[in-house]
Amino acid sequence: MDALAGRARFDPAEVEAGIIARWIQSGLFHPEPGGDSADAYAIAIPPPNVTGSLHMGHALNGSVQDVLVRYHRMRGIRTKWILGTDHAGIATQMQVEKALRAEGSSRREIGREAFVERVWEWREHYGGTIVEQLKRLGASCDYSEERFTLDEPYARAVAEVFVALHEKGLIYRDRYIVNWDPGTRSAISDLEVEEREETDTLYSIRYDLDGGGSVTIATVRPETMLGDTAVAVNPEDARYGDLVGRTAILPLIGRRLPVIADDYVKSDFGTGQLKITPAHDPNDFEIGRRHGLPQVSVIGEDGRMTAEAGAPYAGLTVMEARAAVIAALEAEGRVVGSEPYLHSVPYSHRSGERIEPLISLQWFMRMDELARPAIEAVQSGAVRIVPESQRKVYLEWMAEIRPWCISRQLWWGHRLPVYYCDSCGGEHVARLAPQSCPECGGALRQEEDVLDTWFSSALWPFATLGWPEDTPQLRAFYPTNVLSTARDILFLWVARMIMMGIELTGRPPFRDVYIHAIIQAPDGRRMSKSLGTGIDPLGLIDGGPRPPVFGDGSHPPGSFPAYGADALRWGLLSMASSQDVRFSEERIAQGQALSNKLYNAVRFALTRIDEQPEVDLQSLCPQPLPLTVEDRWMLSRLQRITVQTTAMIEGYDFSHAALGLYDFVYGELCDWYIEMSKHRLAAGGEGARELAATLLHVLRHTVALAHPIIPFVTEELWGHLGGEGLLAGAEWPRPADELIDEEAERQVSRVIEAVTLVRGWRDSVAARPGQLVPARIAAEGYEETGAALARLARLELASGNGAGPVPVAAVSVPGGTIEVLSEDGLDLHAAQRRREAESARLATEIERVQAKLANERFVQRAPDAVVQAEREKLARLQGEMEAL
RNA sequence: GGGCGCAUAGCUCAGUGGGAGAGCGCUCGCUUCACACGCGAGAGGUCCCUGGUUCGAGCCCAGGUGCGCCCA
Repeated sequence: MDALAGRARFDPAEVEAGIIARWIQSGLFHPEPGGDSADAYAIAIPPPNVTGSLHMGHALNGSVQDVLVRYHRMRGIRTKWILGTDHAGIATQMQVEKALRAEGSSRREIGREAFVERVWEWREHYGGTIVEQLKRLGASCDYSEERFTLDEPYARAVAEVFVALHEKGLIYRDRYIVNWDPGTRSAISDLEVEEREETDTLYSIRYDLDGGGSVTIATVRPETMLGDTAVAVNPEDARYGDLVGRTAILPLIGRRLPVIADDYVKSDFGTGQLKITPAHDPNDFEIGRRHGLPQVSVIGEDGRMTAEAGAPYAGLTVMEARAAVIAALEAEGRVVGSEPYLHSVPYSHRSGERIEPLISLQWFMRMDELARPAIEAVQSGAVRIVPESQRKVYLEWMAEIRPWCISRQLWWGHRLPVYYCDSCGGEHVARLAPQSCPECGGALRQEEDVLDTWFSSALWPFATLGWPEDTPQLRAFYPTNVLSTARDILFLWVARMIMMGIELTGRPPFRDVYIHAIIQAPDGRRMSKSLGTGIDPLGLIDGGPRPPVFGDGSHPPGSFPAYGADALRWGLLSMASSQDVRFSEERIAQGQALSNKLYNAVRFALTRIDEQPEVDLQSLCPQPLPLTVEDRWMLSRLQRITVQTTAMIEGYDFSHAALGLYDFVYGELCDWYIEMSKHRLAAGGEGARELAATLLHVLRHTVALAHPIIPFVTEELWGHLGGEGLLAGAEWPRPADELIDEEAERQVSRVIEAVTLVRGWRDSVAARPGQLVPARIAAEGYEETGAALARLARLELASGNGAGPVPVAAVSVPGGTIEVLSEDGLDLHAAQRRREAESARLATEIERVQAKLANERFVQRAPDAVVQAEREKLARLQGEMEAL
């Protein structure tokens, strides 16, 4: 109590660290594995990059998951939030390479072994920040068991999966066209490619035909013509039917190119005659395979032209070669046209460089067989995707899934468990590295490539629990209940987890997939460090730099105030309702206001109760005592908000859960219940004692309901309210049907309306705020609430009925009027304008309702209840008009 | 090229067939014995446009415009 007495504001900075420590120390976040997963609740966190730091997406997703986890823990369910980090192959390797460059070195200079060593050191140094940041957010992860996708047990799971899928024939090696990223010098998967609209020059080039005539092809990549092995037209294209089977001569090179027919060729693009470069265009590659065309690779993995491109071009960069090829063609008079052309160009999501499609020897995973049961799982509802709209996105992508290039020419990651024998040329895939070639005894060398990071991430929900061993953890927590993430990794990660989970464990890895909203910068762009549109969530908790886009108009931009973790959580959750939403600092401020409001409500209750000589706080038993109408109303509303909040959380509607609590705390608990019942505390005695019991009950219940969303302030207040143990481990409030009281709800909502109307009237007659206005209630339905009406509207009620002074004014309220008995200190004249406005409004309303009721078709066809309601409304409005 | 979503107050957003809402901002008032991160009262809207369904449309349907995202 004393701790609260002097402090008018809740100060998150003062209590957050201590509360986190108590939570973690309590062991509440670490459930002992036991029993069956059907009785448990588990969420596997999307593992953040080990060297990353918390961004707004993590903060939102962390808040979402923590609401779910805290709620279920309070329901008494054995609850585990599986924590860990991802080695994030390319991202991490690029960070370390950047550091090496700054030192004037490179990974190639120091060699693979030293480089990998260096990355581990980097991880030791910079890793783990994000886990500490999650603690600051209040995330109730199981910090005692942190996983890492490159840890030894995890690596065993990865090798096991590779070998198993290889044995099934799903993993294979192939020379295939891949997305080559010259920036990382590695192949990347289709999903890591980002298409960007760009304007290039579309050249039209004339190829002569053997035996006379010519074809004209259109291309934005003339340098690739050096690798052409055919010319194609659409088989339906009447113009060119006679060309098929003839031979074109490749300019500059002289190679003879068959003219073929293929459906892929669009007759209305360019001339309808297409050059085919199987080695450098994914579509041409497919056409080449269909027609058995040779593949001529003219661009190498270094992004330069190869020897096969021919002497003048070998060694040139792609752009140099383009200029040289065009110059040579122009010299021959073969460029018959050029025009600007807008098209989409593939870029590497990783390095930002332009993708160079080329043929490379890589490892692939065939996905169609794995996709089938994963599609079925979602179709049957075994896996639910929320919101529903994302379900279709998933199903459509899965239906057209393509092989996944899983090898990466990187050094940081899981090296493929493939061993080559140089003596006999054998290839061995094994869980444990063989000492020598099982066939000839020769020396073995392990595949240099590592696996795509997402390969190991795909195993996350079960590999973190000890799979492939049959561990107690696995039995206790797998399958997990929910996977929460943003939609940008639905394919990259979620779909692959579902496929791998079903394939390897026989069960989908989670029951629900919750796809949360993406929070954009205030200007509508995505939040990103590189765009300058990102903010550090901790800067909102502790106070931190405010980027210009988040400016409050001041120059220079200045900083964010320290809002505290609860404010951040409430704000983010309240924002994230529709698909994309712009960050609004006001919502964070609103969350802070809510925390403070709750804090002060509790502070008020406790300090007032403590002042009562008759009331001993320690022995007081908080319980619902529905004595007065406002008690009954409050307790009834409390049941409703309980049902509502529970349903919102269960339905993943966090925004409405957060906003609903705000409305309850401000609009019902503080503005009305506390205001209506204050005087009973001041009066003391038995009434004060009874009220105290109810008020404390209501506060405890409210604080518990709000805990999953704003855990810090509620945990702090729980202690002051005499709650047993930690609120994080307390029981989730249950609604009590017997406390629902619709009559009390009607009465109190009526008095609320009346108080508001009288206050508005007071304002219009310039009554001083504190002035008691003599009045009489000439309205029905205020038998139990009249005293409250008088107190809150500052009226001095005349005793007796009918007799007494003649009213000087009447304020229309539900059920009648409030008659004002004295004009002392009131400017009744000033109320004239208000009356006129009100009268005009009523007249319009009455007219509309009358017109409606005069409409025969309305009276005939609308439901009786609606018609009846309109009639009652008309009567009410006319009554109000008369009162004026 | 295909698909999905959005358009409501100055700003950020609720509102899925029956009297247009919240927070912030704005105006006016308030040392009302919890809270100025507060309290009270106000001003502010062609619910993007056109057409349709319906007794009745912000809400349902069609078309259009603008913006965003995903896939190819």
